[in-house]
Amino acid sequence: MSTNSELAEILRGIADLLDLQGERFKPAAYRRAAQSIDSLPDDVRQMSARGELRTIPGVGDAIAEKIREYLRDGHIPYYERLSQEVPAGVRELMRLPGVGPKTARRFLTEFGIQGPAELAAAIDAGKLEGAAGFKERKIAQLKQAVAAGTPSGVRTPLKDAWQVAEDLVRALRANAPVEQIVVAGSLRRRRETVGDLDILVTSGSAEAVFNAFSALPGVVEIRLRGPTKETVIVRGGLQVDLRVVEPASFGAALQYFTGSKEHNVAIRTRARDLGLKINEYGVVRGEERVAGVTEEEVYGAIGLRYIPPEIRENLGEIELAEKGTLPALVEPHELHGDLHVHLSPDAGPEEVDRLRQEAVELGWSFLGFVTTHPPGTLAKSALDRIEHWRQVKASGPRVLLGQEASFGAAVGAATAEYTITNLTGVSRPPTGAPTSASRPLFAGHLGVATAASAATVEGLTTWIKWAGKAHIGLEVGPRGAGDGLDSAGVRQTITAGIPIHITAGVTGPADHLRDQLIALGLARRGWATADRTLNRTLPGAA
DNA sequence: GCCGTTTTCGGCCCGACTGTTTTCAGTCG
Repeated sequence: MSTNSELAEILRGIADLLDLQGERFKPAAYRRAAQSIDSLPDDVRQMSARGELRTIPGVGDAIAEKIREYLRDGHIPYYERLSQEVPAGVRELMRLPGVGPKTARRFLTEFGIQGPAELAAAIDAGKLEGAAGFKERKIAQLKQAVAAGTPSGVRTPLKDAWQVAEDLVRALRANAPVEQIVVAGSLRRRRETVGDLDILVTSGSAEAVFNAFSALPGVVEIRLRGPTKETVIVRGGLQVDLRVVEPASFGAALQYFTGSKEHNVAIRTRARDLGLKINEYGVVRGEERVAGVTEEEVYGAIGLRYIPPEIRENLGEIELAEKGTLPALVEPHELHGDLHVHLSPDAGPEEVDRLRQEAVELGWSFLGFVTTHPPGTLAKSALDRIEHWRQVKASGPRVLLGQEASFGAAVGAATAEYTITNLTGVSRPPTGAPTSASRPLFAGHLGVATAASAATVEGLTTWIKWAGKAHIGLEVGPRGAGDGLDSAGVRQTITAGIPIHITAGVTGPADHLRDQLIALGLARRGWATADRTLNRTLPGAA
């Protein structure tokens, strides 16, 4: 874990403990600081060294001092003091659905319950019965929550959540009377991981939509259902919120449920300062409704340009939207190909054709298959098929053959048109430029390869410097840090002036070129612009 | 604890849903 995420974790811990003590505003302050630090495109240690801690949104004198304590001593006395006052299990209680700080506190003070196991025992012994606020239904709910175990807080990787969302949207379109339908939330912001799905629809009949939704085969549990909202759990454990809104409110609702929370708080505060009020139904001045149908309208009403969902994190985007100087993020139509397409070793010619056909449908102008070096890992029939398409002067994408060489290895295949460096297993960059005669276009497998170093912000800094010296790009794929840059890494890379390659991450028959859209989302989240993207032109043609 | 083109003090986004209430607290997002 990087210093940034360790520190954010501790600040969140402080927030939980303050919550339990009944503090009103401090918990939110610590959480805001934690969130800022988590999404910081820079290493907090370096920022501290430069005296820039106070420039982090939500970090004031008190929290800055605690950060410095942590960086210097490895611990924060304030956190340790708070921790001693509350048994460790009580924080776990707070994570049970339906249990917040107030209830967890009551468990401790009224019943001496110090953790989930003790809560289960107390329920079985009937100790909660008769206590104010704990009737049959509440106790049953608690019992179920404890039995299900503390939610691990695990978030679903974007690529997996994307698939679930696509399936749900398709099923709803087919089975429910929906008009507009959009997946909002962190998936729309293209976060690397997604906690739950937020689906927004307009419809003539909310009831019919909910009935159809509840009956979908993937739905395993209905958590709650009201007139405008239903929450379910789908197979695999992902929570899905479905909301039905009026068309006149669709833009406002989309804006609101896309978040992030930090972005929305800043937006609403700005609205209030302008004498307006924003909620999920629209923007109103007094009784008069001034916006709500589209997101553009909502942002326009408070004097801002439209802000792309991927960068709504209150990390400077609002100020730029006000000045009209937001960067133009790279768009899908600006990606004309992918240079990092792998075939599995047993892939035959039909697999080459399938991928080429997908590239045709995507309107791409080039498609780069990559062999590992030495190239013996590909079946000859597949190589022959690639060669066939390379020779054909048909319409459709130009098919290329590249090679992927282990870092530092001599590259030899004369037929390869370009080279990618594979960083698997390389823990840190060498000094100096790449040694191979033919310079690689970009470095792939950065995340897997160098999990120990590149996964941390400070580790990535050294890779970015190396890429700059070597004049090569770095890669972002649909799996984020699992295979390449994550969005914070993209932002750091782009800021340093290093180009990126956006790949679909195809390695076998189950993968699709359209997954490049997922990687594109991560790139946009990292403020990537088209002029820093290697997928715009054929290699060598720039 | 943070923050400020109406403030260095006095605010702090806002609504839905649930379960327990006869008017609301707690939780959640």
